Amino acid sequence: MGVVTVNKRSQSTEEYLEAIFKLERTPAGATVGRLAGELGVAPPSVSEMVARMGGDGLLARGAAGEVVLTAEGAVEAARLVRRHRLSERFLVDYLEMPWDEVHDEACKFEHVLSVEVEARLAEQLGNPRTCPHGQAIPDEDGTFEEEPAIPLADLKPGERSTITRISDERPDLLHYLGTLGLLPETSIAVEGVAPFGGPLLVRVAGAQYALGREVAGKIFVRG
Amino acid sequence: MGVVTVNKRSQSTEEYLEAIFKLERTPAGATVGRLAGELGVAPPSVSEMVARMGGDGLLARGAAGEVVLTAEGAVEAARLVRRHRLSERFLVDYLEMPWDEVHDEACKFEHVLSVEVEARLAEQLGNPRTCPHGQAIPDEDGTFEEEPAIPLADLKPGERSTITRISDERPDLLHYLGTLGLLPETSIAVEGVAPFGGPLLVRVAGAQYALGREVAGKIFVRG
DNA sequence: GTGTGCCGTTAGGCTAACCTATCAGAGGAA
DNA sequence: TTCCTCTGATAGGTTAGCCTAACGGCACAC
Repeated sequence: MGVVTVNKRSQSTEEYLEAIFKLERTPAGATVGRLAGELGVAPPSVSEMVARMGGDGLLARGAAGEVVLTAEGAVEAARLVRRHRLSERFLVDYLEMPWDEVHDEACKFEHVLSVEVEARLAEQLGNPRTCPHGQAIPDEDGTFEEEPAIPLADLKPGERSTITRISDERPDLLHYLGTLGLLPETSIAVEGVAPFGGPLLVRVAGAQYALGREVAGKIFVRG
Repeated sequence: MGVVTVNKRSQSTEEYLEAIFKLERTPAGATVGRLAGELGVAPPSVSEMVARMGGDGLLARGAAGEVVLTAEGAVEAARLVRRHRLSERFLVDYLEMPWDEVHDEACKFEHVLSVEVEARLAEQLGNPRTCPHGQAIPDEDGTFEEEPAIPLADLKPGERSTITRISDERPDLLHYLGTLGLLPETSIAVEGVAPFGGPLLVRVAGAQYALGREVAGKIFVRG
């Protein structure tokens, strides 16, 4: 038998899960401080919440104090990411919203999609593999396979590749990239790299642009 | 100038607004007790919440203690109903969900639709006038015009009319009506009425059914 | 070794929204 | 008139999630 765990998480819990999932796959990892920054709350709030979620079996603390998701937590987080990215696809493909506005909307949608709605939405959208920004959409069972890619900034002058994803959701940045046509599946060539952290000169669809290093670090291309 | 009131209501507040909106247009009106029943909370919780919402200018208390929405509260409530019913249309028309399952889902959706998403959704759906159960969808400005209708139970034997709406959202009832083909815009004739509160004999698409009085009171037809 | 900072935790409070138990007033029945 | 019932309000308590202020340990500089 066992205890019936209905396991409907609170909205806050779901937001923590997602933030940890995201920070876990950065070189820096997920710490209390970084989570506080990511979620826009004070560090003690994170301490407290992390303790609660640890008790619920969603996460554990690593040797150095980092926050790591348990298998259960990781699956739930991946499903949330799936719902988030499916929502983004829906907002862009069906409602025809601009790609730079959909992240914030999807943040709300992801918490209200039932299993059935999620499944029907995926089917109706043609089971998309990525969100409009090129990020991979996890499977229904929570498996998550990101296409290997390197930052545009790592390309050498003269090299050419194809954009796979933009790993930043800030509307202003996305809007800017959109006006330049720097979308996933776009072919891009690096024509020059200015020294001392200067901009990259890139060519896209015949036009040349100068991109700052920070921006170029957010654009990922096939490696 | 005036104070900028961003006025993003809490989910609870929104649920109270909707419940009051609904109960206000029943003969019994909206009272603390009925609200408690409708919302599934204890009466003191309603007392408390109603006091808070009164302070926010969303509602007032009538002479007999009834709860009445202010103009502001009524507009916000109507917009929520609009979002709820648009969501139901979306779930049925686009996701092809059965009409008896969409109410509960829409209860979650209505709280996360931004003004822009609401507008695009309405347009994409062809600006529907009613939800899948035949209830009118309020305008963007909160005006709400329900088509005049009478309960099926008020028809006399031999009379024929067309179903306009089902004023009940219980999945089991809706499922039952769906299997009989008792959907909005369906032509229906009353062939007999059993005495002493007995069932109505109705004919729909060639078939005859016996409907209890309670069910027949939830089905509204053009009068 | 001894300061100096950085991080995370502890301590103590706050608010929204809920609960149960109890109280008060208004209206109808006897 | 008295009483009983029904309805809503009050009092007091809980929980989740957030806050600020203050504390403690570790690492690194000197």
